[in-house]
Amino acid sequence: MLHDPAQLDLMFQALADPARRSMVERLSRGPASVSQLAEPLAMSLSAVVQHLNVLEASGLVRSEKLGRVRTCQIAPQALRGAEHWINERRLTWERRLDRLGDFLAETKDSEN
Amino acid sequence: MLHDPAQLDLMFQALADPARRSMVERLSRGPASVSQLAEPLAMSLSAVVQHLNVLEASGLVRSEKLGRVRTCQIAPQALRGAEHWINERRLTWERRLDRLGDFLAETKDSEN
DNA sequence: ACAATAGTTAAGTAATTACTTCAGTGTTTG
DNA sequence: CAAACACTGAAGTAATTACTTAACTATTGT
Repeated sequence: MLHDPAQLDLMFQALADPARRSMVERLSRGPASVSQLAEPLAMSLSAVVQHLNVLEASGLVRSEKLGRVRTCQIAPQALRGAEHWINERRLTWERRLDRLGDFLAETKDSEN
Repeated sequence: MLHDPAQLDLMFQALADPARRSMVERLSRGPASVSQLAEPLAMSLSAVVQHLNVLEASGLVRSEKLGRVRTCQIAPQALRGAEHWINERRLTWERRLDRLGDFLAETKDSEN
């Protein structure tokens, strides 16, 4: 499920906006209300709610409403999806570079 | 430089498209020409070139033209930017959860 | 009860995105 | 030299994005 391309689309897309990253950054320090998320951002509350919807749709954030305040938190396992995709790519190319290094070393050996 | 928000925007945005991720995936297995990148994708060569431009602008891929073929490679250090941002967030929230765990443990201790 | 607070929803708009087709530019190959 | 190849760039279009304002719904404090 973490590898569903559509899920990765939503996640990377969600992270591709500075306002949304700022919200995730704030939430990684602890839960916050919508207004608290909005406070450092130079935009209307409405816009923040829309960013929040994007974050929730991506699975990066979840929230719950109690009384009139909605409290938001990050969903740790979601970020792992993005992290994992990046790690896989890095491993693939690092293994390739290792093999290339081996090949070059062998080539050099056989020069002697 | 890896923390420039605009750079992160470009990187995450670049990764937020399945065609572009497929290209990065292909390139993590080794260099490829534009046509080779295009081959598995159900779109015009022109569209692929446009995706390639996005990837180059993001710093994830670089390329060089020799004769009539352009050869593309991933730029390993760029992906680290995205990886690093994600790691920082995870560390922040994991530390917080640790402190929370400590607090709960202490609270439980003081119950005795 | 009334006002202030916290958020939600809808509608509108300007900018950006992800394509398309078509008309090129150089580069090899026969 | 001519045809095939590997792109490249411009222009157009439909869909999506990131906002805005304004009107509205609950909840809480006085």
